[in-house]
Amino acid sequence: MNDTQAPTLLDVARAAGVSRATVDRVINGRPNVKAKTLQRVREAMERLSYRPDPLAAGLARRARYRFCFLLPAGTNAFMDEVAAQVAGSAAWLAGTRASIERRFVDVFDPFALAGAIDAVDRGFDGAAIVALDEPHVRAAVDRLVADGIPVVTLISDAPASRRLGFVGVDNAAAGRTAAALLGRFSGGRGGSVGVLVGSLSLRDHVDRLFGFRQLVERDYRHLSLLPVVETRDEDGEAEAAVARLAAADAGLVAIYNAGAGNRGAGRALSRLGADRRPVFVGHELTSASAGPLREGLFDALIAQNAGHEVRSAARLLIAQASGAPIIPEQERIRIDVFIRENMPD
Amino acid sequence: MNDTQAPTLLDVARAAGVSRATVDRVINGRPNVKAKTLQRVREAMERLSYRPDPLAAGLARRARYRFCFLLPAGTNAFMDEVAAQVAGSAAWLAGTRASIERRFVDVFDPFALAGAIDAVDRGFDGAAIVALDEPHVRAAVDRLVADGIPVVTLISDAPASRRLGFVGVDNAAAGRTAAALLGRFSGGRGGSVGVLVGSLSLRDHVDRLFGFRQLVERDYRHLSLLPVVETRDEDGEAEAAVARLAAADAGLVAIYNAGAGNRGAGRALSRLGADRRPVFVGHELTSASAGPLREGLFDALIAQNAGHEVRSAARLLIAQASGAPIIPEQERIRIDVFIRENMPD
DNA sequence: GAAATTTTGAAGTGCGTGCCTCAAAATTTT
DNA sequence: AAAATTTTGAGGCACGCACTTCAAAATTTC
Repeated sequence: MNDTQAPTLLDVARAAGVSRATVDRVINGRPNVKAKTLQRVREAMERLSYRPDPLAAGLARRARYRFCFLLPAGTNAFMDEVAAQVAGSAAWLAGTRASIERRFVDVFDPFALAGAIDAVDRGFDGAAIVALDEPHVRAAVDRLVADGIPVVTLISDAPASRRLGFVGVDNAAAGRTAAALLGRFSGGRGGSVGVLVGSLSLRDHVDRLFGFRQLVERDYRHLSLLPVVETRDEDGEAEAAVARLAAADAGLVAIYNAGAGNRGAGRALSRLGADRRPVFVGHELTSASAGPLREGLFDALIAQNAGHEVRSAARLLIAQASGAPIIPEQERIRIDVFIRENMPD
Repeated sequence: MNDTQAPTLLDVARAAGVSRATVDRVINGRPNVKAKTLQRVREAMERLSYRPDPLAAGLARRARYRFCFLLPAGTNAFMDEVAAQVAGSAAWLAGTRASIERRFVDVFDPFALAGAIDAVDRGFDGAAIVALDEPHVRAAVDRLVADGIPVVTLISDAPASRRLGFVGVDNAAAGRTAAALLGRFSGGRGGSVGVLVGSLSLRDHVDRLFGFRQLVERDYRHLSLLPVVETRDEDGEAEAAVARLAAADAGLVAIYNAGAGNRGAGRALSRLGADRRPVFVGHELTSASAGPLREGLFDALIAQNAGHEVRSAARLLIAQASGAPIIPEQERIRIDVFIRENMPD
């Protein structure tokens, strides 16, 4: 604790030879200030290097923000992590006088999602939505925005909508990253590569696939991609698919899972002898994928930090609602790469 | 903006049938409250799910915190980034009524660093120090702590000191990560590996080297490590070292730079034909290393996020000074892996 | 130069808490 | 039962700013 007093609004007023009211007018851009006075006040602020106290300002403004987060219901380990992060951010948000209400939706169903978006009360100050790139969803987002509620899309985007922004990674780049690691890890051996996705109607999976294909076809021509298998992000189907790939194809060198279901994939891999095990690259570091990575069943995971994403979404909404500034660099979500050696405990 | 009023301290007082003063006594753990009353107040707080308003509390407490960050002087690109992040965190810190004063020291010189630590005014509320694992430095840190100023070490630790904590990565793990990528990227080819460090008296470089060696010797026995070259983290020396390695050794398959000087290393690599270019793994994503990575001269970078580290150090100091809680998960610094495909723009 | 308009000052209230004082009430000790 | 001690209440000031009101002063317009 320290007592080097920072200058207050009153100090500025005195220094500029005006009243508190006038300084207030300048600071908050209210009308009726002569250009000359404005100048004087600005100079005084500059000279004293005055910074309005955010605490006092927030208190006086008695602003409270309520946000609604629409998250996918279901058993996806990554989405569970996102939901947990939302819940866990309550303490942090309290410091900014904001709060989040979570709602769970079947995000695979465009109509259900659109309905849920329409059902967001107009009393909220903003919404974050794990979206779908689909006309009904886009329209619902636009309706929400039209009603004055800013929306950010989270993890999965709806690009053509009027959302304020998208918080998530560039999935094509994530797919390329997966391809580069998979290609280099398989060490020049030619052969076939199995490819799994949750669904070909999920925009993020398709984007990853696109990036993956692009790089494999450019840099790793000795690898041939097998037909894509859709697992509906379910462990059972992923497990069966991996087992089938390993059994059917003697020339299998690697598997890329662009979707979820890593727990199942891990199980299937664990039943293969170490010598017959293909290189495996998947997405997201979760309770389902950490074990296999640690045991060497998985070779790499391309991940995104759910906590960062949730906080970033909240910051964007707060900034929009309060006029606060944002630091773009801090809001860019990075594509994380995890191998066994750099896993967090 | 929303007006669903959160319960205030006064609401709690009314609900518990006591006065504000008593609720205050409970909240701030002051003495002279009967067990029974304490119970009643706690229940009321629970029932209303009361949360003290951090804004108002901060205001009333009129706490201000001043921290001193001791950073390495010099031309290291990563450290420049750290310094820039410290400067750039001013806006964020203002919201917590904290401020940081930066001081630059020749961190390679234990005596200069120890002197600078001793010279930190006792008026500060905490200090973050890019330390050296060296007796004089350790002693100086302990003196500072003994005078009541909490210290966190940043990026480079002084493990045996009484510092409050260390904010940085596990450099041995970072070295292992480098080894795993370098090993797999070189694709089973046997040969020699050049190893560069800034100095063998820098703890973090030595730790990286340790982890690197460990994994190479365990998993990549076909690679033989050449004698370590010390570059003093200077571009010129790094450039010369890389050029020498490439010229001298026809069997060179890879180079690992555990230190700085990436700009120089990049220059040397760019002069080699694409076919003669070794796999190159280095540390930190900076203005010096981003170019070579993008152009394919570097194969991977093991990095740490300077912004996260600076903010984390500040959060730890604030928490210590104010008794605020910390989220350990958020303070763990991750080992980032960058290849060309997942570079941020 | 008078009237209309704009600019400014003085002062107050409220935000939710920390922290202080003083006296009254309750409880414990003698 | 009296005295000593602990517990509680009531109230107020402070924190730094947002926002308001009203009248006085300055400036512009006619």
